[in-house]
Amino acid sequence: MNTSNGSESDGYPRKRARTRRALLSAGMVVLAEKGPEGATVGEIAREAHVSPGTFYNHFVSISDLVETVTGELSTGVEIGRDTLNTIENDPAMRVLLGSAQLLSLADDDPVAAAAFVALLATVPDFRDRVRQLVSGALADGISSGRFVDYEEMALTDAVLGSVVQWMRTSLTQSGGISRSEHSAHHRVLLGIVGVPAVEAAQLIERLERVRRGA
Amino acid sequence: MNTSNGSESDGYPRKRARTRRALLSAGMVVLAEKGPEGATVGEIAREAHVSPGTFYNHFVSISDLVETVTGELSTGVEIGRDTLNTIENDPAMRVLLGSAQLLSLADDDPVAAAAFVALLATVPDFRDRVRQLVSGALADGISSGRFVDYEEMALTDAVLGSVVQWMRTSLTQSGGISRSEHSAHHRVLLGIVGVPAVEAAQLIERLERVRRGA
Amino acid sequence: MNTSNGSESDGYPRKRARTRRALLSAGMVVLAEKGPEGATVGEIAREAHVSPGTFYNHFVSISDLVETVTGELSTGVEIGRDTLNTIENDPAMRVLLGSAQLLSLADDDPVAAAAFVALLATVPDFRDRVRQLVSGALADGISSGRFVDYEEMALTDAVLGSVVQWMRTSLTQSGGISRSEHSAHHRVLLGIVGVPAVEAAQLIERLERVRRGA
Amino acid sequence: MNTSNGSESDGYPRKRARTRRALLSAGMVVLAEKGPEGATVGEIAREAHVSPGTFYNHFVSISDLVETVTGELSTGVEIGRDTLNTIENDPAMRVLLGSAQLLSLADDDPVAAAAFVALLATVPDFRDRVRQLVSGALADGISSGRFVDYEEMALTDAVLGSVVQWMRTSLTQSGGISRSEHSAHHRVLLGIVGVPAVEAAQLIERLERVRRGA
DNA sequence: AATGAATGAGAGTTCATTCAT
DNA sequence: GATGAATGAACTCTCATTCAT
Repeated sequence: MNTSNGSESDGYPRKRARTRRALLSAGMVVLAEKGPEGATVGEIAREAHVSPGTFYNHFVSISDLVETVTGELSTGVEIGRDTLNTIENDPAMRVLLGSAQLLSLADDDPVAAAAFVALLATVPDFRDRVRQLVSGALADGISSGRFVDYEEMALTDAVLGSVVQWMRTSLTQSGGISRSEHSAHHRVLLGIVGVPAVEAAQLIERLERVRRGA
Repeated sequence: MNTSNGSESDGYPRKRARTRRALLSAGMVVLAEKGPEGATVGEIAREAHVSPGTFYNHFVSISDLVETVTGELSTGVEIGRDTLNTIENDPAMRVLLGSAQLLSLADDDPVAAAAFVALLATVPDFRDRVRQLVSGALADGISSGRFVDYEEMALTDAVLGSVVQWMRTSLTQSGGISRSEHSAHHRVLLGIVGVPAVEAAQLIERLERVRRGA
Repeated sequence: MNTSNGSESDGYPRKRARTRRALLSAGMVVLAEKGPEGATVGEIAREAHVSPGTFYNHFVSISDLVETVTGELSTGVEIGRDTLNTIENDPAMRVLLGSAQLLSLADDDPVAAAAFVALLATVPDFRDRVRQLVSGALADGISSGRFVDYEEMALTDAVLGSVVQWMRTSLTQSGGISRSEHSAHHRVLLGIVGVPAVEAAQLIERLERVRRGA
Repeated sequence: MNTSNGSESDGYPRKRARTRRALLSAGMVVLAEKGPEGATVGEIAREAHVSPGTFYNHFVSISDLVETVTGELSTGVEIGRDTLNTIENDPAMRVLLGSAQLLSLADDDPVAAAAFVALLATVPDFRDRVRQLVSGALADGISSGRFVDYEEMALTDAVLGSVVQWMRTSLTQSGGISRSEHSAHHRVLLGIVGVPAVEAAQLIERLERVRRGA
């Protein structure tokens, strides 16, 4: 709250940071609807209420912006994963919570979620990074025998593909998607990794309780 | 003007058709690597060994070309579905064969397959159409009790997402993917719809036999 | 006069060539007044009565245009040198005629001449090339004893610098410069290489006669 | 605010002056390599270790900076001329010493020398001013009969062109140019104005002695 | 039907310049 | 006085599109 830290040759770092944030979220909006190829500096600048030249005070090119955005999205997901790993031991529950996290994103910040799916389909580096993450999350479920003994690669694609495709559908649905509809997706998802239906129902119920708690 | 009487020397129509085909397959190549936003008329024309102006003798714009390409891809898939429906009654086997068909495309015509996944992620109309198709294919598996009783929408996304994501991985793998690796995917896929593992193995074995026969 | 040469897939090479010429001479105009750093594609295009995009159908960049222009100017000067070498043996007369040639350029095509001096001062490669040419022209005058025995390098700079500086002055003089004023320069120039005044006067007189003849 | 009484701690004026000097010499550096058209405020500021905004606390535009720089260069040369005029009577020796001065600049402060030649070729006002100066220096050599009786204008261009072209060559030569090579130039230069070779040698020898003395 | 030269709108990018701090 | 973030005009360059041949 203290807006003066005693450094006098401070410049205006705060203003600069604000502009940068504005550009990043404008970038998300535009990337969400146009994808990285269709995005233009002019449109991003307009969306950020900033002049085109200003864009270049913060990013060297659209690719730079895209890298920053994918970096933030990756980091966000990785942080989610880390949190999950500390609070939850059951690999199945981890998968469930991970999926739930992404779906919450779709519900709460549709723009970010739309950017997420658009970039995932379009930026190979980003896809690889996210895929890696999913793969890691599944690995010990497989090795511990908690999941069916599928090939890790095939299972990774099934889980990732299912969640992302569901996000897409969910984002397309005008007015979003209800909690119970997400449950349908979650039942399928737990089925993919091999959790029996009744247990899946229990886990999903646990998820709902956690939610109501939080 | 055309005074010819038959099929052999009937003036331009054949040349025109040939040029059109050249543009369409050049379009696929370019769409496969650049996506619809990154594709340019110039590059498509160059790839087709044709001048830019010629492009406009056949398509009114790139979107027109894209529509045509997605139309052809859709039609291709729909024909596959129809064939399947006439020769195969088991919904599970239909799903398996449908997936196998798409993976064959990835193996045999990587360019078309890459265009397919790129457009699927990018052209909403195309995605909807393909999703519709998958949905229909799953519907009677669900209603007949052959599959687990999931929500159709959730199951559709899981199946579609899994297959497409696997295609992507498969296309990325330099040198392609071996038959047995595809089997890993197929095991997972049949698991999704609820076919027990041993039965899944039998269906996959049947698929292999069909293949060797064909 | 025959505008059809029987080749049917000819395109419009003539129109293209005309446009290219227009761009080159527009380029000279602009380079003459703004120099290579100050020249803009837009202005060159406007001067050529052509749209900006057309510029890029013929040159990849302004540097490309500059290289072409300096190339043409170099070639022009080299052709002049070659002609001189075949028709004139006396090194002193060659120097005189060479200088006279450049000054004629200033009189007859001030734009080209202005571009010449502007580029000479600005484009190192071009300067080197022209300097090389002057150097060669002086070499045998020195070795044959026709000129004073100066260092070739020092003499080259004196001759080149004198002529170019005189061109500049001459171009600046609104309304150009009279023949007799050029003679003043020529007397100095011949003095530089060591031709005695009376002989210089004779050579200059010979130059005038040649001129009246031609 | 400024309560100080003297020269030691009188607030900003000195800092301001220092910044101005920094900008001027940064300007020379940039003008030397890019010329007035290629120079940018940003680069000059960076070279001066100052922010772009600061530039405008001292100059209203780049042209303003250029004018100041050419002004300083002119003044420098004029001061040299004045000094020369007080210590040396012989017009020939004056020309020799003037040329020597410029060549020392090329040897000792190549940046300033490079800026000098770049601006001379590019800024008409500056060229006129310097030309004027040379012209004046030659005038009484001509009228007194010390030099050959050439037209003043033609002689001016020859002398100016020779010296400047030699400076250019000298600056281009990596590692600079030796004293004896400068002598070659000086022999030519004295030849231009009509000093006989033996006398030229003596003058040049005198120049060397002065130098060793200084 | 095919060509490819020309077009001009629009995108990316730079940079002189202003101004709040 | 110095700063540097923001600005927007101007520039380079691309590319969809047209049209004479």
